[in-house]
Amino acid sequence: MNILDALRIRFEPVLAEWTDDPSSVIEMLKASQDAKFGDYQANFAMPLAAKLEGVKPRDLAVQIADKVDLSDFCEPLEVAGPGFINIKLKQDWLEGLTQQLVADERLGVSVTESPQKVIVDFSAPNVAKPMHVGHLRSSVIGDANYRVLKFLGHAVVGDNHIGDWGTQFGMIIFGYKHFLDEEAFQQSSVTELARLYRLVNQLSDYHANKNTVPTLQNEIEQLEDKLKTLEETIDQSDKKAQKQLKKLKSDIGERKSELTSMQEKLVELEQNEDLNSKAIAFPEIARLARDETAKLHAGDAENLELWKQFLPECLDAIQVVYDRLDIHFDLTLGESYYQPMLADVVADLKQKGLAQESQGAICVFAEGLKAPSIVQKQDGAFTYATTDLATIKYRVEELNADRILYVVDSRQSEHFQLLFATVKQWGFTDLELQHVSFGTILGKNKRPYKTRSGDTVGLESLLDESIQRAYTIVTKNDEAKRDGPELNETERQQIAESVGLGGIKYADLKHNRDSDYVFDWDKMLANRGDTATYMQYAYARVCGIFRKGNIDREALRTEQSLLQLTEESERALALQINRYSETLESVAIEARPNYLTNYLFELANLFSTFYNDENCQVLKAEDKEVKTSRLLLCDLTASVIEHGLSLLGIRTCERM
RNA sequence: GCCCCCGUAGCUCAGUUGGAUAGAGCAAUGCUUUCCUAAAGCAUAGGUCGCAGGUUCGAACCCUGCCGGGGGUACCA
Repeated sequence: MNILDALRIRFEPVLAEWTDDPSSVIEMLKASQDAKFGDYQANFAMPLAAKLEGVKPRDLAVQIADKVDLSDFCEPLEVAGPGFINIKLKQDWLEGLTQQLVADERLGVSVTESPQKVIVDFSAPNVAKPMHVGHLRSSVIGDANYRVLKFLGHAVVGDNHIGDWGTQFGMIIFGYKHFLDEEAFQQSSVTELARLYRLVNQLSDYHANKNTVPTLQNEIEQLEDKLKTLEETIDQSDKKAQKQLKKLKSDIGERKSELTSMQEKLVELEQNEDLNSKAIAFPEIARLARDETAKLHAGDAENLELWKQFLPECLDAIQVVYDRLDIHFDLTLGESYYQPMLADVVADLKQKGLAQESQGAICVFAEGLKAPSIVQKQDGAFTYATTDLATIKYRVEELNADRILYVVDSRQSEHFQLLFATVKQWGFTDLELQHVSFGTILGKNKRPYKTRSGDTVGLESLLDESIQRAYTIVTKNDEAKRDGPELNETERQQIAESVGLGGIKYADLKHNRDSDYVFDWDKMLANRGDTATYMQYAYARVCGIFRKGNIDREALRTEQSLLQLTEESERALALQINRYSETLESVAIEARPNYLTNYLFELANLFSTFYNDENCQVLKAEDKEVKTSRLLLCDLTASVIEHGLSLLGIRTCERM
């Protein structure tokens, strides 16, 4: 049961007396920010009174409180301050409600009454390139949203819109034709393909950089000249000029460091005899690789054959990572899948008068937006906007989608703005489109997270390191136990994996997804604080109680014994348990898993307080009924933690 | 140039869309283990919510301007 909904249902008809649209203010009924104001509070009296002539907010609050009948499950309402209505649940009612949860597999979360077909588009790596840390957020946030929506009863399709038709295949094909190591390919085709990709990429970069260096040097010289003149003529009181000066200096600095790193890379490659000879042999490598891509797209038999051969291998490689992360998709329809539909999309847009030629490209100019969506380039090739449009058409017409979530980097927000506007004009007006955007993972220097040498961090090595670090911590803690270590090697490994992977996922999910966050191993796996470990530990402690007390959880649930909440810490814990449903609904609406991490952290906190409360001993409770009641509370806590974490894709362990 | 996002405690971050005395976690200081896992609990200290105006009963949140940081800016995805 959702207590918040139950309260809102009672208030809404009463509010109709003062407003035409009660639903617009009903959300001002929410959980109290401070327990001393009760369990829930209603704040709508103030804004309602403001709209009515000569009505004092406090008087209105009193009138509302008199009119609404909650006597069956709440204490008499209290009006406080300028017109807050404070609500406290009746003790016996809360006890009964909590009692009901014991036998409820869904932990009080009802299945939605208005199920939607929701497509969650997430992860979407470019295959044939190794997955890196940049793929983490989309995968983890997408997966959590997927699981929550599904649990709430929506028909959810997880779709991995992989990049399987891009320029990287041209590179691989070129590499395969010129640099293949047969023996290595026999042993592990994926590894060899990845090597070929890196090699061709490196060689292309080399020539690109070599060409850029003189231009860059030139640019720096020009900027320095400009700086010189500006410094000579500058008016110290002119703020704008000062700002310009500062900008100029930072521009020069940026370019200089860019130049240095470029030059270092050039030297590095030239010193490698093998690479250097390859670079000399193929000065036009970038163009040649592009040509291979173009041939593939044009339907060249040989390249298409190679692509068909390589793709499954690449998919296997990324599947390994998904298996480790315990992330699964219902569909993996990549860009290539939509290729045959693109021409029709453009034709249809033209026919409906939405697309028009501009500067040689076919564009859709959406109302109110300056930049166009380019659906066909000058050279006739289609763009990702075209693919996205085809994908939406497919999802609506073939999958009957009501709502699509795009779990994609916030840097693409403009693209989605254009895309969504175009889609509306195209006629898909009932479709709910949402860009579930997220920020960047930063290093301690506040720049995007990189290795010490400046390369992107591979996703697999990240997972390895996390598990390794977790293992060290698990071992250390186990050995420090008062009665000596109690875990064997296998258990330690398993726990390290749950803690290590859970730590990475939790750290990612707990932040407001819109903001960037700083990646920090020590905070992520810390034995203290708002981490997955903290909740896993709370769970393990409950399991410890059942183990020590030799209690069969299943049997306990069927006993039908009475649940009572006498101590304050018991009541607070029970109330939090009952709020699981409210939490999940807010996650689903805004696609924000951090509401759930917040909730779980508070739950684990309240449990720890209860656990350490001298008056709340469980196994040693003097009274048998009290003991059983507390055991039920423990059981519920463990169930909610375990379930909540599972919705985040995080596992629990019975011992830690 | 234009557009978007951000600025909250020493550090890392919440703050459910305008509500009551702005919250956590680290780090700091103090206490708690004959007692169900101390990977814990309790307590203390720490703030001009970037700055200045405005809107109103009420602003970290809305509006305007400024300062500082990041990102994006028609043919890469």
